[in-house]
Amino acid sequence: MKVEEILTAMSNKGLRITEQRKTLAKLFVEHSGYLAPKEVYEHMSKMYPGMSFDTVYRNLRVLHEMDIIEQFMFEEGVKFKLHCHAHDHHHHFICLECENTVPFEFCPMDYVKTVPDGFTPVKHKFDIYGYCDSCRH
Amino acid sequence: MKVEEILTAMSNKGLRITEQRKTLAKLFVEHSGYLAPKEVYEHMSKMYPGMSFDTVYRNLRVLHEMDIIEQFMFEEGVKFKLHCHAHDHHHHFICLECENTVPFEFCPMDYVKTVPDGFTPVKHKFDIYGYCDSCRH
DNA sequence: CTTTATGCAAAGGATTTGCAGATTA
DNA sequence: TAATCTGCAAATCCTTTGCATAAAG
Repeated sequence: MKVEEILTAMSNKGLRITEQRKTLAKLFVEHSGYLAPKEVYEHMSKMYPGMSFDTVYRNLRVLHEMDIIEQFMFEEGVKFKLHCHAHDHHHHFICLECENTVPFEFCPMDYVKTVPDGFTPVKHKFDIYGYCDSCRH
Repeated sequence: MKVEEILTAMSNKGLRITEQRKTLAKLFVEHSGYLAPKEVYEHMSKMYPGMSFDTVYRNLRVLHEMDIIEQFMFEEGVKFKLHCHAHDHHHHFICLECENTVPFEFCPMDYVKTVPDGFTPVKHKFDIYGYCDSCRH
């Protein structure tokens, strides 16, 4: 996804394109891993000295509600990344060091044969954590 | 795991066995699902009117550090459940309504054939969410 | 010029910490 | 008795909200 597409989508919803939102969109487009609100804030306040935390939260929520970014719960708290539109259904490799993610299409649900009596599966979570090439020691 | 085992383990570590800790151990042994700190607090304060939140947090941390309970991040926040010692490696069905969990032995890692170039898998997360027999509508 | 976004300050919720008194071993 | 635990109060941290001003369309 490109910065332009994100801004156009926001514009079409009647939202205003501010400098902060441009910077935020650019940040997510250029960063393939997860970002915590604090990391977003730190990045943004470099270019916007008066940047406030609530603007970060507000805009993260806007992007999340528009399905432009997705939310993920880590042990350390919430993080966000650009939503994957690439494949239909997929899962992720996530680097424990740099948190960059690589999608893959294999889905374990294709191999699950039996579920407990009377249990109705609705959704599932499958992620593989490890170290990517550059972060391996 | 039985209440006695938990208390003995705590005792062996030089920790004191208080009424609150007995109640907490019993709660987790008798509840097969996840519990949020607030739920723990509510349960405990029924028997201990003066119960305080910090005691709940302190003891949850103690049990977690001793690997007696495990921590899991839900969208709504942290929750805890008794650590599964039953099988070696396993995953869970988790009911979205009552949050009770059922372990199963199938592991998707047995079926994952290729990982991205240079990626070293370390751990993984796989859970199936849905509705159990009694919570299905 | 009308509407929406921002920054500020303040509020809210969850979790942690310091301390004196209560409780365990 | 000596140690740890508890409840209280206060402190933090993270996130949200209300409001006046600034910026976008």
